[in-house]
Amino acid sequence: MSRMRGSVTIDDVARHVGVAKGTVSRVLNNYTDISDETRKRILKAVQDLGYQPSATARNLKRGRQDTLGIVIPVGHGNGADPFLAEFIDGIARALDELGLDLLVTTTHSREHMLQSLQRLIARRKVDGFIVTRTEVDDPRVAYLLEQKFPFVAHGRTDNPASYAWFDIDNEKAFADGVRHLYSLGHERIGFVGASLELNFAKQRRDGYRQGIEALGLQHDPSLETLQDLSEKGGVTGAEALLSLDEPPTALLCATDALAIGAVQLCKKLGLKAGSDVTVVGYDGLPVGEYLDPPLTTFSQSAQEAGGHVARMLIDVLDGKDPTSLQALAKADLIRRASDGAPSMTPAALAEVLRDRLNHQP
Amino acid sequence: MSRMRGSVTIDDVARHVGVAKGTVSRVLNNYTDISDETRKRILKAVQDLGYQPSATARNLKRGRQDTLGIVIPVGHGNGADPFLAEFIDGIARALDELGLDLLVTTTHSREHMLQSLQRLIARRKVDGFIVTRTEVDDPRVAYLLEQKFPFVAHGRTDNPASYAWFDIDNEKAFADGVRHLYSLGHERIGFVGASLELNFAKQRRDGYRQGIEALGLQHDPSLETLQDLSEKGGVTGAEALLSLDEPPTALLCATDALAIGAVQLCKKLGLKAGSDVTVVGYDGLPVGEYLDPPLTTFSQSAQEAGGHVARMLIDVLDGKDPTSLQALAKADLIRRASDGAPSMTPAALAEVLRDRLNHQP
DNA sequence: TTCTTTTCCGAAACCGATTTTGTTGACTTA
DNA sequence: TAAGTCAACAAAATCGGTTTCGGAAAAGAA
Repeated sequence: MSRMRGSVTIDDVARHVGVAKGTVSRVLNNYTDISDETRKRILKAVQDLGYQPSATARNLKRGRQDTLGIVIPVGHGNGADPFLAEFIDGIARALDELGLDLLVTTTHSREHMLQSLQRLIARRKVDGFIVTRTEVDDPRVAYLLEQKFPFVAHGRTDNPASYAWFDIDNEKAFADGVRHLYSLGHERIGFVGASLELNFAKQRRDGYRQGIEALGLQHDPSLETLQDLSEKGGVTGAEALLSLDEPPTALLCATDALAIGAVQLCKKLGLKAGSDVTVVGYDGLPVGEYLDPPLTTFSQSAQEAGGHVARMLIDVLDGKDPTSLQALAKADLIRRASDGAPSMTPAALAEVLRDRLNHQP
Repeated sequence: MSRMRGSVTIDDVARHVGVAKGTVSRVLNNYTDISDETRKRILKAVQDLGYQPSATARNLKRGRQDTLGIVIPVGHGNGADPFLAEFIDGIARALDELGLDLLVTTTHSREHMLQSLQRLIARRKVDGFIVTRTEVDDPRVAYLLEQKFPFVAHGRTDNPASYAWFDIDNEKAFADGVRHLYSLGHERIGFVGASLELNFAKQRRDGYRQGIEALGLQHDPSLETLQDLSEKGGVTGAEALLSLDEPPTALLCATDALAIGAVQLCKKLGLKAGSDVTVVGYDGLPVGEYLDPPLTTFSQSAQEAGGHVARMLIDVLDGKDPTSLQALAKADLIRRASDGAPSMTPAALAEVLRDRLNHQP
């Protein structure tokens, strides 16, 4: 592989000025025991030679990398999560201001994810970690905690007391969602969720249930379905719920991707989303605005979340107590056009669907 | 900030076994001049102590970082490009197999982008660079070339002879696109593009023109419009073209985001995309499948592209001649439902639009 | 048996910074 | 004027590896 650039080292600068390299280093690190005259000469030489200290050498001595790591999970072939793209942008922006960098790894399985994490830590390529998509019982969190390696989680786990995290109040969002749909006139409200291993999926499901209970509605387990986190999953989930004897008139979906699939199925069945069936997503994807109908969704700024998490991690690295760094943000409902008062009762909807479902593959 | 983990060093291993640390290093790097017996003892100690070499220390001596860099441009507030998310995934996967890592930086302006690049190079945090979204006259490419720093460009510049690149044959795709639309019966075909500073935008515009000329159609400059690379830009662009006296019946858009906006505008005007007006995008975004109508688009696998680019860069680092590493891939047209034979002539379309456009903001 | 080779590994140099320790001359202070 | 302080910097140690150099012991050749 390529050799090192023939770049100028601190020794070159020292020789050029005629001082010891330690002196150059002290000037560059703002020590006070250097005469103004020498300082000026060194600074000039640094300018002239275009010297920039090697991060590697500095890191070796300081035992710090000025680099944070993130391992992002990617679904099976269904591409990267658009949420994560913005999230990373938010992190990168925050780090840029501080001169830190971000090391990104992707992974496709749980074991591999843990391996990547371990490798990066063992080889000391990063100072801290950002954990995304926490699971209810997350092996990464367990590992980092055990190793006492600095990290911040985006999303909590089962037992979030002992580390730093930033999370959205998913329960509240979905409880609010249920209330909102109820106030629109919906009484049978379905939930299209995802694997309960993912903590946000569990939280959203729980929030859905809380909302149902708070309204004094009966909780019907058949109104809940868990699917893959993809548009396809949304299609399948919506299909399952709509083919119930007494189908829901509103579908609360755990993510926008699921909601998009749900809307898609409605369309296929000749149902108008927003009146015949209400569909609400979660993520606030920009593209939702251009769907037909524009998707009503919960939004959390992924970019802000990224920035927030990055700053928290830096606080952790600065020695702050991680347990004092725990923040719960709220998601806002963006009403577009896929929600509305139900145009028919569940019974009527079932009637309409009776034929159509059979004609569909 | 946090100190280094109290991790085990090569000295610990050497002391534990009772050999010199150079010996341990040689074992770990598969030198042959070590007796089997010693090798075994050392390997066992490495296991027992859980030793992993520090990447930093190794890098310092070797002058190599085992890290590649990428600077990704993010639009002004309109979030990260979904294409880039998959692209990065492709890169990360390829690198993972080789034990390399990816350093990601985002940036929002041209100057800042160049700065980030310079900083990463000067501080020697990366061995090579991946340049995305090349501009016709790209300052990054110029800088890297001047510094003789290894890199691969995803997309070419004006003068691509002297470096490694991977690009899509945008000209051909758009020329083919024009031919396709013509064969459907369209004779007035509009082009919604973006700033010609972006090379892919220029290539697509050129391809569009080539297609027009090849068919012997008259080239009408008013059928071209350049907009921001966003859905909003698509709306504006489509509006501009459709309000012409003799509007196009088909819109070839430089990206899916533009196409989504164009479809959006058609809908607002009561026009059916796919018959009244044909809209074709480019990017193959998965979400296009779930739009109404599903978007016809050109697709290049972003993930494959990422993998390809990463492997090319590794070849460059291995000393291969960059000029021998230049590859042109082709984009495939994915026909969904936003294209079709025109339902009316441009004149009739203009008639229909006369009123509607006035009623719109 | 003596002289070369090998084989195997210790010792030390080195990568490019930071940080600690030491040294020198000028300046105070008694 | 001798001793103590201080400012300003040189010299050397250090971080944790890799690599070069060289030497002792074992093996082979004469």
